[in-house]
Amino acid sequence: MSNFLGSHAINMDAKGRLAIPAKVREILMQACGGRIVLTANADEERCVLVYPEPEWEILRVKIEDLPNMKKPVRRLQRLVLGNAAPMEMDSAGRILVPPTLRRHANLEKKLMLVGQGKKLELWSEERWFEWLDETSCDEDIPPEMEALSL
Amino acid sequence: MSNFLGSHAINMDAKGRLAIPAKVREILMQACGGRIVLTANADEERCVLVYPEPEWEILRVKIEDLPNMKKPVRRLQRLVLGNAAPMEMDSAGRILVPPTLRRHANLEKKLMLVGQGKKLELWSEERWFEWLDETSCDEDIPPEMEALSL
DNA sequence: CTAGAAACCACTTTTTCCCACTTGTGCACA
DNA sequence: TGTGCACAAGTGGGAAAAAGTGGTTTCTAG
Repeated sequence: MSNFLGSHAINMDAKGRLAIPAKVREILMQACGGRIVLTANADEERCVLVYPEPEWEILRVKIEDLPNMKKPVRRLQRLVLGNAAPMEMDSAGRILVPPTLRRHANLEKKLMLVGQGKKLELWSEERWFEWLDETSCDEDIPPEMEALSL
Repeated sequence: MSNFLGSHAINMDAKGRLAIPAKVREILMQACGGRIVLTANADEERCVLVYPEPEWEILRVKIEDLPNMKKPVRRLQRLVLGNAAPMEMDSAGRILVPPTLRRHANLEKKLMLVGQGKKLELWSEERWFEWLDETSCDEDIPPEMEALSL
């Protein structure tokens, strides 16, 4: 199964195209033949999520099936389904990021592509470093995390 | 089965016509031969719902059959059944949005068409972004949603 | 008879695909 | 260990095709 690790600095050109780094591209090709899905994340640190299609399908079904009489569920559905975009790489291994997602994550020229195991995250470089510097953990640590030992 | 994803910025012209984006049009053609139904939604965020006819039929029957001694049910029926409008696309792939629905969702020139799996939502662009930017995620998160891992 | 909607047609803009150039990296050989 | 060569990766632009837009005319219903 696919396993994305590490981060890469990449550039988006004026047309919104971005070249997937060759190493990541390889993993994507064998995970899903290059068929990927981009979407928005739903938490307050805005970035774009990049899923291999099979992984996305699992998630999609779960989200579609949530009963949506409650507001937070509708919000999640509108963000995640409403921003999802199936993508294929062009002959040069590039993908085109839709304007809505560029807006969501504030993507301009300089980006960071961050491996997260089953998926990748795509950040505005500026925001990524901001986030790294700011982040701290004053919130309650959930029990399943407390049990970890790094 | 139809599976609408992603959002598209579209314009309504002075006559109330709006061009369905080509990709969405394709999905609609194969889902229902272009026969769609527009109607109002019933929650507080007002938008127009766009269903392929077969999907609409399933929903219509469910809503018609609800026992309607309670006020919220009557409200739902009046809004959803009372605003439903069957539509066909013209030769250029455009539809005409009825004035009542334009009013319901405050549709003027700039709109967003948002994929939501089995259906599409049509928003005033202004309202869509307003709603997205509302950070209020502090409402009760239902347990089935809490268990998700994006 | 009038107003609004539908069909049609022509024009403009956007998107997509492809090709060529530049940059970077790794390897071999001096 | 340094230099250069060769191949792979990344970047940019342009042309063809597709999509979207706007207007005019015809039809239909009130």
